Amino acid sequence: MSQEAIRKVIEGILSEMGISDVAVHLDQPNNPSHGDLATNVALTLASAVGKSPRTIAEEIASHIKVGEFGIQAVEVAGPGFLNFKLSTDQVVTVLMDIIVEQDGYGRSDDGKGRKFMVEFVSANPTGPLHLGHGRQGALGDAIAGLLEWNGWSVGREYYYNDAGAQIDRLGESVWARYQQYLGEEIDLPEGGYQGEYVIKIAEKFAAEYGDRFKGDNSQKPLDLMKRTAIRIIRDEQDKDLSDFRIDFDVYFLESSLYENGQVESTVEALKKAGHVYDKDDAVWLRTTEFGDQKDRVMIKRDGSPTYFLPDVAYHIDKWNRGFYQVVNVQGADHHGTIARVQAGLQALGLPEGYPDYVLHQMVRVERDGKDVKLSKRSGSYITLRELMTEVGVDVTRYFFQMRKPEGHLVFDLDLALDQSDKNPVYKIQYAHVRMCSIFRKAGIERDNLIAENVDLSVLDTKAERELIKQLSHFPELIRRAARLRAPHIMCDYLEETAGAVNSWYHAGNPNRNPELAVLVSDSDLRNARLVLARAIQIVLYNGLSILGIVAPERMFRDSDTAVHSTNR
RNA sequence: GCGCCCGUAGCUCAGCCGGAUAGAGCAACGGACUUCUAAUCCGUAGGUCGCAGGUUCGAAUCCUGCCGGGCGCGCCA
Repeated sequence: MSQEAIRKVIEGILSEMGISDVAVHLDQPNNPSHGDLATNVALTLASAVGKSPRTIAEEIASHIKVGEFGIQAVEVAGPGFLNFKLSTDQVVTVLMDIIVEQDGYGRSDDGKGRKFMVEFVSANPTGPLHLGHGRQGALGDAIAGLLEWNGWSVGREYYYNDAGAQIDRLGESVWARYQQYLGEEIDLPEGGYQGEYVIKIAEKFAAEYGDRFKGDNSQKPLDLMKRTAIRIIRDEQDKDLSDFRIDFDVYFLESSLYENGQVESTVEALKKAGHVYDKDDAVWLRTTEFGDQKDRVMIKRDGSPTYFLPDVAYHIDKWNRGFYQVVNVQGADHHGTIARVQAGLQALGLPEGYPDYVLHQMVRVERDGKDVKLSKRSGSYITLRELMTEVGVDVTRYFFQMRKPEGHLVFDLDLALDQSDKNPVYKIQYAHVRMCSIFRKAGIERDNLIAENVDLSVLDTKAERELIKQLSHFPELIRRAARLRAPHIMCDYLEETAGAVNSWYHAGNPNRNPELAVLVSDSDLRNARLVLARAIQIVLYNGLSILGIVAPERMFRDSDTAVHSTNR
């Protein structure tokens, strides 16, 4: 790339000026009038050198040889920026890269194949998945995709909290519903689960076991109902997730940590590490030594562990499996647990800050500007299943991804159901479809398109030049989005790119400006624009695939249902 | 009270590894187009970047303090 070469040139000039060891930072200005590349070295050097920024910039500029490294012009602007304009020849070279690399364009090897775990969703099997889980699923899957594109070997993992008090409460709820079903006057337990799915589970249980456990409040039916409920709910959650196009590599059961003694051995290890003490008949861990706000109970008065103990055991297990990089995606309401889990792990010698977390805020659904809340399915919250059935998987995923995780999300149902370009998902998909349709119309197999022998320098309209530069930003963008664990950066990029693409496409409407159409009669121009169209298609395809969203070949309007045909 | 997050255009939000006139979408307003590549296109207007200090040649961006909103502060997860 010429960028690296130009950086070296500037560094060379600086050292001739007696200034060395300066990191020259070149960036690509958003404002086209600031050229194709710009640097602020002169400003950063001014006070150290004792000259005005503009003087330094002028001096550097005077040593730049126009014509080399694709530099077409250099100028000093504003307070002392150096702006470079590159030749069209130079700018269009990226198109060759894109066409050659195809679905590899944008990948990096930063991770060098090392292991990276993304743990997400991790819902308790106590009820249907809600929108928080949906947001988590969409975010986690996209973060995993971003990391994969940066060369990490990513494991997607789901932790089922299938042990503990919440699950006991579920069993008791089913038990109560079962008794009610058999005509007994029994109330739901305190803190029990209200949703109608609990009734369904009780009915299924009754269908299988009849009235054998009527009035029987011994441990045996309770355990049986608990296991049955977990099985049914897990099946349903798994179905929801696979329909949401999320596949996990590992489903990790909390109960397995008890069964194979890892909880026990973690207790022993913590005791051995010397950060454990007894107080009020409970066993405490001195998490304050590692920055927590107060010490935490790890074994309750009744002898059972608090949730955070298996959590620590689980993360030890992750570490021992070679996942030295872990990011957990969870709701912000759990943020209070982070310090204590990390503290527990540090007590056992794991590094500070392990694991990393992405916390997301809650989702609010609006229709006509008003909150939508009710769901009879779950008893209170809207389920993921309900939302994705109504608006489609692509739209649901995108909407969950398009805002930064730490912000609240307003899910606008009216916009989600709109099938025009107003809806960012469709806007991006249409842009992709339009590129595909050009090749259909031209009768060209786009996968076979090659850019050799095509004179790309004819792509010199302002719109084309900016579009090409936009495509060239893609690899760096993936890096940035992965580093910040921020899928919304990709969403913004794709929407912006799609806007430029649609505008470029529409400008060539044969009714107005046939000379701007891709399929113009001038064959040199046509061939070059086909290369651009193909490059656009590749970038949109790659971007969407990272987000787990379909890049359709063609789209149809179906007026009867809101669910888009490409989601099937 | 303590901790974390958020506060940018009428609305929903980017930008926040400090930089050159603060961006996008929707809504609003004004044009264009009449099926051609149109489940349109082009353009206009709209902001004390919550407030007040500080650091800096330069602050939406960094620091401090307030104000407003969310979440957490269980021997629940």
